[in-house]
This record gives sequence, C-alpha cells and structure tokens, in this order.
Amino acid sequence: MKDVASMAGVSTSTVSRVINQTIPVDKQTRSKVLDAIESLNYRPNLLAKGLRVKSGQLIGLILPEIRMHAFVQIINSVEEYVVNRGFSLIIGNTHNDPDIEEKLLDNLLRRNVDGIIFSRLSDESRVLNLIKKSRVKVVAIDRELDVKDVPHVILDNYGAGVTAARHLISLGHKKMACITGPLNIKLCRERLAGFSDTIKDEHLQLEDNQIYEGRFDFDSGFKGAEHLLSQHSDISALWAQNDLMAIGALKALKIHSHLVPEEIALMGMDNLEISRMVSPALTTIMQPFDEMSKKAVEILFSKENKAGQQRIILKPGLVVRDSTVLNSSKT
Amino acid sequence: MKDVASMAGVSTSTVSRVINQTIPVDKQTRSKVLDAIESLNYRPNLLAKGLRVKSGQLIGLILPEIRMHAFVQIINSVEEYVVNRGFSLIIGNTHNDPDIEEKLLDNLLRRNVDGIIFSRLSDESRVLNLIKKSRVKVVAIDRELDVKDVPHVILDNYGAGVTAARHLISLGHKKMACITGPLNIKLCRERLAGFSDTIKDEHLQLEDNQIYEGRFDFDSGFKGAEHLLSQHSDISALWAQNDLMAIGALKALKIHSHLVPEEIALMGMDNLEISRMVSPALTTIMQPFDEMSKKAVEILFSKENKAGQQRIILKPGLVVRDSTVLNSSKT
DNA sequence: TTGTAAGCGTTATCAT
DNA sequence: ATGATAACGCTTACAA
Repeated sequence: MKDVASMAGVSTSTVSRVINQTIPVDKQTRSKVLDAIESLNYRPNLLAKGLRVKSGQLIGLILPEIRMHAFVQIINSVEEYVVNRGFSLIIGNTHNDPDIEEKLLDNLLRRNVDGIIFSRLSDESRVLNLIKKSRVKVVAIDRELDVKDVPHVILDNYGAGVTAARHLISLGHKKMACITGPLNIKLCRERLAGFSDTIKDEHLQLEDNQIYEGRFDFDSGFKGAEHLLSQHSDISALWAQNDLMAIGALKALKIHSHLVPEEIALMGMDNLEISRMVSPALTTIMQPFDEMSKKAVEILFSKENKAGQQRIILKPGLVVRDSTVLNSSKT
Repeated sequence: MKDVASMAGVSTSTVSRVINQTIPVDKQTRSKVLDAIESLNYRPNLLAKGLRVKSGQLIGLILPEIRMHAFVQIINSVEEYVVNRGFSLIIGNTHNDPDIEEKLLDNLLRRNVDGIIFSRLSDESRVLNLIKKSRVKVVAIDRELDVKDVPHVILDNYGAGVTAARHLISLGHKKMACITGPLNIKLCRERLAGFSDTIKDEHLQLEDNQIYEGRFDFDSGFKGAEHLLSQHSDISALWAQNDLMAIGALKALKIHSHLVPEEIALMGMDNLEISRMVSPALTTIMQPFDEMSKKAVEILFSKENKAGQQRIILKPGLVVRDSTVLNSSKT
C-alpha cells in the first residue's frame, strides 16, 4: 500500500479512501491511485483491515455432518449468498461432537467472524455460553434452539406431517405407518405430531406400533419398512421423515416384492435430487433449503435488533411423484 | 492480551511465549499466565497474529460445483484434515465461471491463505497467472493441469476404463457401450481410451456409435441409454463414466422394460453413497476421494520443494454389485 | 480534498 | 528467563 501511495504521489490514507470509497477523492488523484494499484498489482490485506475494523469479512457455517444431502444444499446456498456480499465462508463439520463444535466456534471467534450460521448444535449449553460472551451475530438454521436472542430459520415441521398425512388420506389410504427420525430431535417429534393429529382427525388410527424410529439413514429406513410390514400386513401407505429412509424403505419393499405404489404407497421428505432418480420416483415433502439459507444470511447481515428474537418459519411443499400415484408424471 | 499480561504481572511478550511455546518460560510465571488467560477468557486474535506472521492459518478449497456428489466427499475429507491441523477451511464455488473463480482466488490471496486446493479450474490461464505471482502453495485435485510447478493428486482414469472393460468382458459380454462425460474434459477421454483399448485388445468392437457423450448428470445418462439402445438392440452391457449418469441410464432401462443385469449389465463410476441404494445396486468404479483429499492436504503442508512438481496418481477400485452380477451381494 | 499519526493485537528483535 | 519496542498493513480522527 505504501508502494502504491508513493507511486501515485499521495499518502496511504488517500489510497485507502480510493479503495473503500469512504470520502470523495479528487478525480485526478483517484485515477493516479488506480493506475498505481493496477501496475503494482496491489491486493489489499484483509487481515490488516480486519484487525483494524474488527471484522474479518468472514461468515462461519457450522454443521453437524457435511455429507448429509440436506446440508449440502445449505452449504451451496449459503456460500452463494455470502460470497455475493463480498464475504468469505468458513465451514466446519462437528460430526456431532461437542468438543469439535466448541473448537470450531472458538476458532471462528478468534478470526473476528462477522456472523455464524449453525445447525443442529450437539451441545447447546457450552456453545451458547461462548456465543453470549462474544459479540458475533448468530443464526440457527434448520433446527430450533430453545434460547432467546438467537434468531431461527426453520421449517414448519408440524405442517410437513400434516401435508404428508393429507396427501395419503386423499388417496384413500386407511392404515398408514411412519418411519421417523431420531425422536430426541424436536423436529422429528413435530413432524410425527402433525402426521398423527391429522390422521386422528379423520378418525383413523396411528398406533404406536405403526411408528418406527429410524436414524435418518438408508439402513434404518430399510429396517423400518421390513419391521412395520412384518407387524402389519394391511398397511397401505408409508411416510418416512426423510428421503434417505424412504429410499431404504423402497429397497426393502422391492426385495419383499411389494409393488410401489400399487400395494404400498411411499413418501419421503426433503426433495433431495436423488428422490426423483429412484424408481418409482419418490413423492416427497419439499424443504425450501435455498430460501432457508437466503433468509439466514439476510438476518445475519441485517443491522437492526441484534438482540430481538426472530423466528422465521417456512412452509414445506408437496411434490407428487410415482411412489404414491401411478403415472403421476414423467421424468 | 494486555489484560492478561498485567493480570499475570508480566509483559505481553511473555504471554505470547506461553501461548506459542516458542521459548521456555519459567514454570511459575507460566502457570500465572495460564490462570490469567483462563479467568479472563482470553482468546488470541488470529487476524493480528496472521498479520504479523503473514499466514492466515487458513486453507482455501475452490470447486466448480459444490453440489456434485463427488465434490461433497472432497469437501468433507479436506475439511477434516485441514481442521485437524488447526487450520480453517474457506470454500468457494466457481459455478464454472472464470470471473467468480478469479474473484474467489483473489479473495483468498488477500487473506494470506497458506494454501489452496482446487479442482477443475474453468480458466486456467488467468488463474495460474495469479498463482504464479503469489507465494501460496497450490495443489490441484481430481483434475489434471497442464502446468509445471503445480502438484497434482489425480486418479488413474485410463486405469478406470480398463477396469470397467475387464469386468464386463470377464462376464462374457461381447457388445458394450459407453456413456462418457463431456469429452472436452481430459479425464473423460482417458477413461474412454482405457475402456476402448481394453475392448479392442480382446478383438471386440467399440464403434463410435457405441459411444454417447453425456454431461455427467442424471438426464444425460437417461438419454444416453435410450439413444444407444435405439441404435443397437444387441448391446448387452453399458458403462457410464459416473454414477449419476448410470442411475439415469438405469431409469431409462426400466422404463423400456429391460432387465438389469439379466438383459443389460450396467456399471457406473465414483461409488457414491446412492449407488448402493438404487435397485439393483450399482456396480461401479470406486474413486478414493478420501485418500485424494488426504494426499492433497499433506502436500500442502509439506515444507519441501514448493517448486518441485509432484504427480500423485491413485488407483481406482472395482465394486461389484447387482447391476452386473445377479445376486452379487446383499445390502 | 489531502496528509499525519495513532492504533488495531500480535510476534520478533534486541537488550537486560 | 523476561521486558521494551518496533513492525505487520490497514483505517480513521484530527489537522491542514
């Protein structure tokens, strides 16, 4: 920067002003400075700037498991929105380990990140303590946090359950079953509640043994379907609380020679890319991951009410494909 | 840091020495400092440190498309190895746009990143120019770069083609076809060459019209299978150069009522998680993404021969499942 | 409109 | 073994 200044015959403050366009600079000097920058190939040092203005021009994204398809969509969208604002994105994968989680967060704070988006903290108490003590803005995405002062962007998970049930009921199904995610996760309980309440409103049954608790992965979906069908030969429809489990269930149904959707209707949730690739293509509840990410970034960058609690609850959608309705669509 | 120093009754230099363990410090003072750090909840500022030592403790990972499953695995592994070394990872998605690519790279350089791992640059000339002028270490992953001084970690793509062909030939197939990725990408041509050469070594044919150029996505795999089968009713085996296209092909085969593997054997490449989920589970060529990532990070952190060219070429594997061999395995 | 100088939080050099 | 001090590259009062 000094070089640029001396080459342009001005002071470093002027150079700074040209770069950041803070204070008007004379046209002449301005272009001299720009020329110098150009010919010297000058690149401002963001560390120095960050040190001075106490902002790393950096956003952190902390996730429990990067490989999960849903989180990939969040990474993808958040990266785009963050970079669009001229910031960089640091990602961290906690593997659901509280120690790693704390280490990652600590590292972000040392870098003076301007904001952190996190999802599904494995250890809320410790982390929230750290956050409270610091001045960073934080947004929770996808998973609710029982804490004031932290804005949320989440899905209407109860509504997702309602939508799933309504769809199956509208197709005339009388006996349904559900493969849930881990029930210690609140959103799984909410999805189930929406599903269950809607079914009961129609005076249909959803007994405990029509519910199987999975782990959000392919294998537990597979086992869940096998288990439920061995218990109830008269189940005609199955909702898995994510697409991965639904695809596991689909595999199980095929192996046991049940036709989908003729004998058993099957639906999932997330609307992952793969849900349309399997055969039959999967009916599913769409989660607006892109919109979630966009909102989360917007909140992070909005200046007002750092303290004011915000809860943004997005609506799920229904995507009907061949696994519930024969020949529903092509592709 | 000043606070810590005064609380412990020492100078900031001593505090620094305690933290970084550069020079031995008296046990007594050492513990006093540690106590002060503890009670003040002191967190070293990485921006200031980075400014001073000219290192951001940061690694950049630049990818052409985050959502592609193969890259997700790379992100996942690279993040782990980078964080294990106490560094943070910034990711950038170029969307194959040279302007974005340049902007991302420029941003990383401004942050004094210690290294950059990139894959599939969309604009080699511009970017390489930037890199040459800077002092950062760079490693190319997954895709070769025709430039000296940049270490590579890539797959033996020719070998992958050979492996695919050998597997199909060993099953007795005489007439095969291939759905390739975009042929302007070198690794696609190499995979095809390995496939083709091996077939011709067996005095079998692989005419141009047994080759379909796809775009590495589901839809082009679907179209590729439809097209190839409409041209040749006697094809008995199909290799798609990635799993996504293979799954597209699988869908097409199902819709046209071809049994897999009885009538048509099908294989893919990558060994994505979903390849075992589809029915029938997909035989595929495994890419050791984790090993690739590990090597790339190792090279980045190895001190020697910044200039010395390194080419690490990893071997692909064969994963046999139900799409080529009936009842090959369960799961 | 432009320049001077202090300061952001560290580490490294040089004394002590 | 420890401390004082300069320096890293930038921004920002304050002065001119």
